[in-house]
Amino acid sequence: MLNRVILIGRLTRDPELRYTPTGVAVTQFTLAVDRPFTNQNNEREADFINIVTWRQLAETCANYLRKGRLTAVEGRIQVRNYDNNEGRRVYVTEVVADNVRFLESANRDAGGQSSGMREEMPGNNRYSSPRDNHDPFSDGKPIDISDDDLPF
Amino acid sequence: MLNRVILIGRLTRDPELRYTPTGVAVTQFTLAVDRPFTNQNNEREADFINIVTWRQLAETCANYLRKGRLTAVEGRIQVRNYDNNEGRRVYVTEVVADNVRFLESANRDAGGQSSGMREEMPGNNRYSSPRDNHDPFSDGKPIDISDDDLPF
Amino acid sequence: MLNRVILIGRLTRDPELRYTPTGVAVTQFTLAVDRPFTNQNNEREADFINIVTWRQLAETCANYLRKGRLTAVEGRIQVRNYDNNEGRRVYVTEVVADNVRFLESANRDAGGQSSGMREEMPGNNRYSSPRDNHDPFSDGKPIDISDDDLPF
Amino acid sequence: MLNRVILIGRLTRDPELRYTPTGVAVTQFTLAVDRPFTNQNNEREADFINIVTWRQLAETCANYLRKGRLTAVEGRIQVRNYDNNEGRRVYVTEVVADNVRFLESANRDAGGQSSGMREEMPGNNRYSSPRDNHDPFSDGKPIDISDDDLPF
DNA sequence: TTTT
DNA sequence: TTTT
Repeated sequence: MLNRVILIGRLTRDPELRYTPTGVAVTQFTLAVDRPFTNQNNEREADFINIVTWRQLAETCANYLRKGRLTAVEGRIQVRNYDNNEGRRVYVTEVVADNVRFLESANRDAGGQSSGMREEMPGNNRYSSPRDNHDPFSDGKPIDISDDDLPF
Repeated sequence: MLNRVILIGRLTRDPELRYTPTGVAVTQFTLAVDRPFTNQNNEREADFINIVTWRQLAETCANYLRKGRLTAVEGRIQVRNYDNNEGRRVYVTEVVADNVRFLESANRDAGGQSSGMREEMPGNNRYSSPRDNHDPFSDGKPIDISDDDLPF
Repeated sequence: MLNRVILIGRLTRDPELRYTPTGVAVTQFTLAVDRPFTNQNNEREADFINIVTWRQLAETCANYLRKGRLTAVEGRIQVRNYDNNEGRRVYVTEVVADNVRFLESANRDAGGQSSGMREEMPGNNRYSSPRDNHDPFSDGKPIDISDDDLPF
Repeated sequence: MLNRVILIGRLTRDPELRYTPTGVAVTQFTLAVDRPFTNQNNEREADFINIVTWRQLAETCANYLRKGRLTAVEGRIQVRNYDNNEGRRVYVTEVVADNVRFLESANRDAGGQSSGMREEMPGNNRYSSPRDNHDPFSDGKPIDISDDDLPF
């Protein structure tokens, strides 16, 4: 009924942009988020949280986010499951982001202010599909995200 | 650096209370949270999100929550990993709750107001360990949560 | 850059539905939200937080919410200011809601599940203006919310 | 019953540290938070949101925050009221922060990681009062925050 | 498999 | 001006 997540952390690697068979942009990345307290050995640990973004927001994230950048993410927790190649059901938890704020701009000083992007909601028609000018399989790898996973 | 989750959903089953070897209470349950939009077949789906609570809050949740109850949970996302019995690394994502609100009381009308509980932060000493009067293995199953998982 | 509020509380009175001069629906209500701790006299206090909703969500809130109902609100903090009739600048803080969940349904048992509503974002065109069949001043009072306050 | 706010914005001025009569530290500052959409004249506006922090967190904020710094704040909305010198009841809305993240460190590159601070909860006793070595009225102005406003 |  |  209500499902809201807000995270601030750093990208563990560059974001990966893919396209579903029908040409919808999907970008995935992982955020390292420091835990608030140290563990028994007095070490600081982090949670590595997978983020998914769709459509326009996916393109913007792919364009502007890079490994190591401090980033704020707003979205909802989603639990997908699929059967892997050994016939075992695998559960994947990720955050579907609808708002991403770039807290560090390219030149490494803190910009943020103008670089944020918000996912549009259903019913809008401002999205122009990149269907024609992209090959979803151009990288030679099948993608594990399908149109069934489209959040709206 | 910042990791905040707020959920409202219903328990998929009764909560399970266990104790770590040193006697710390842990309660786990799953919240079914309806997705905001329907899927391609126009069906409403839900995410099943695992919740963990510790200490006093764990005991209160075990006492007052039941399968089907509408419940609000506030906490942080945590990603644990362990190697399973086939030597494969398994990742578990769950929400460590520090605030739980009971939106429906026992008699099925909406109470909520007085039943909420907030996790205490480190540094307090109001926690009296139930070490002596509980058998952590009384149900015959080893628990998969250890003292290493203690959040603070 | 990021502004997110989540509240659970009870309506202090029935919601008030108005229309701006151009016929946009606005509903206002106040949520009583208990403070997490008691005050020095060991009394429990509440914050009385003003909520504003617009368009379709405003109509739904006016239809389904009533005084005393337990309600979840998601939105952003907004600070408006205007000069009152004594030429003094007055600051009004309110929460502009884009998601409202009805945690208690009409018949006083907890429903919630199906009654929630989410504000549409800009660019959609599903909103049909009630301009023609409503008199914004039918209640004889001028409204203190104008089209300038439209959030998107 | 639940009251959670998360903001990212920039300080409009340096934070102000005061002490209550009993010597409890209070720091106040204002966060400018850009609205997600532009207004009718296509201008970007901001909300100016007042933040209050207490005790250890107040001291840390006073030490490390400065005008213009990008800052994340987590807390709850509080509505205070008092009668002003004309016998009029004035309502003040502010965010009582329990977690503040410094997204820009002093030397203007993005640090954040080590500078955050979390408010301790009641029951702890790690707070050492600065009662003796500070004059709460040293700036010649009475403070409008009293011990009655202590959140826990 | 992980970021500063 | 406030809710259970």
